[in-house]
Amino acid sequence: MAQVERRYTNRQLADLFEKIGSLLEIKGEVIYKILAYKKAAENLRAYPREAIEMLKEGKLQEIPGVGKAIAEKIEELYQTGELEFLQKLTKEIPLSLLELLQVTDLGPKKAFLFWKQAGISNLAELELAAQEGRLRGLPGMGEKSEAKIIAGIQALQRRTGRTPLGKAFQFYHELADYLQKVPGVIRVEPAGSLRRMRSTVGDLDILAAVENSQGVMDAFIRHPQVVRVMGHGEIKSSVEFDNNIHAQIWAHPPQRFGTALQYATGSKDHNVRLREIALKQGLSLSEHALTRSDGSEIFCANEEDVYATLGLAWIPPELREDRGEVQQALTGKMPQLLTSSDVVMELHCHTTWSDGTLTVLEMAEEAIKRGKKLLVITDHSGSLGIAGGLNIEDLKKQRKEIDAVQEKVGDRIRLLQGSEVEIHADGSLDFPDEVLADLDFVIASLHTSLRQPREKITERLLRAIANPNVDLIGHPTGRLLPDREGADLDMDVILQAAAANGTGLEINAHPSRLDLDDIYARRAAELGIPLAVNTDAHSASDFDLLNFGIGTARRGWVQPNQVLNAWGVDKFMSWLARER
DNA sequence: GCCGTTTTCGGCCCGACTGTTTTCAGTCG
Repeated sequence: MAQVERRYTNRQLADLFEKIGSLLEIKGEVIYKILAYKKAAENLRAYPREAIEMLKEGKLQEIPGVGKAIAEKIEELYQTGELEFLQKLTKEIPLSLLELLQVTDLGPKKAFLFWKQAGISNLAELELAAQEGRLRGLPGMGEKSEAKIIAGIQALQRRTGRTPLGKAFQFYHELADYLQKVPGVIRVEPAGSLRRMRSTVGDLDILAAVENSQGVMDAFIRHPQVVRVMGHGEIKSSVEFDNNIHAQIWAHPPQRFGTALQYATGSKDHNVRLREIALKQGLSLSEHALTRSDGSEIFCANEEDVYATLGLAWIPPELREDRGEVQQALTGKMPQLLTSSDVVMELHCHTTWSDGTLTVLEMAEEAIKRGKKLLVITDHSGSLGIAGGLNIEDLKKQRKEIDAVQEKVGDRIRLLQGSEVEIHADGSLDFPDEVLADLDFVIASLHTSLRQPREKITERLLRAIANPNVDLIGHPTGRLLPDREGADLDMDVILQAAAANGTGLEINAHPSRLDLDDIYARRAAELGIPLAVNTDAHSASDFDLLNFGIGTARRGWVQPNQVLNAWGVDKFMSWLARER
């Protein structure tokens, strides 16, 4: 009988260990074992190489948080497709109990209680029991708790999951404008995953510096779009808005703003690291202050002071994920991360020749306005009919127009003719090689047949990467946030090929893409692959999306010298000449 | 269950808020 090739993605493994952690939590296992499983899950999600490949190389335990026991479980899964430990566990605690944990304010203890004492084993049974008033008699439960559970279940049904970064920022700015007007509010800042520029945001975290917290707390819960108040305290409140976004606010006096902002920015794991370091120095770190063992407090008005007091370099928020940044900061030096002012060229945009809204001239003027020194016009190739792609004849006409516009704008900006060329389902490109060779810059992108099996779609992209006329792969995985996953690519192989061929990979800045993501961007940069942060602008306002791409690049520890469009025109042009 | 310039065994962060409590447990971040 042929050996079945079993494949577990890091995400699947992570989901599995996450489940184990939660089941153990309900079971009442010691907290550190639970934390170990959850930490391993999180690290697997953030790991740029496939755990299964690491297993084959005997390097599983190089993955942080993966020790002997978890490594053995991954191996057992790979060998047998099953996990005895999990099977035993689900005989003790039904898997469906995990549904209950999705309800706000309902954790493992209550899930266990409801199951043991009321025979509730899934969400539907919980809802029924709550509606029939059968929960209020249980230990530690009352009418209010019961009502909260009903509200929590209803909120769960409304909930649309994580919010894409772009939408989250837009709404944050609306809230910030509103909060700034509240008397006594000195300063409002984004915190949490929003400030860390994660591609999607769970809850919107906001920090306010205030003289008196009561006013801003009251104003927050009375915002006209609030549909549910989950918490309303002296320094912290949380609400749900009518757009399904959940948000929370903290208020602290200005002299404590540094510790408060540091705390509210997270991530949780980053903060745990910092507190460990504080403890080693005889300090205790909280959102309020650093406290010496004699109880005296060190106030930090600025976040920099928090890190400095701990003997660390200030860590940019985008790096605060406990992915080695604290160890780096202990050396006193952080990498010089990419900033938006570094990106002086835009290598990916669309005009009225395909699905853009501006003419070549209008795009050029927009780019000049934003200080760009070079702009590549990259309209779609013909086969992407939906976007009005260009055929070979169109390309010739477009070249003439671009030349004419170049003459008009003079040396204010350098214009190049490129194309975003479709990669066909068989891996061939939409234009023949001689046409590609005539273009100044070629982006190859996947837009269709994204659900091909892994081997096929990987092979398809490899063909494009190997084509010497291709300079850049656009939004490599094709994912669409928040819900549509990218193609099932073997990223290990893709990155190796890009490195070997010197083909660039794009970090598409559009908030519905942010593709490459931070994990692969970091790996790509480490492998020496040239990256490009592009807005993929279809209109004037799209140029403003650059910051989201910058955020993603920074989360990937990307530095200016690793980014094509931060190189400056001369270096970029000589790279192009060498590549082709 | 993981991990190690204080440890291969004994540690593994800190506080706000809520509801049910007569002093605290559960949940969240």
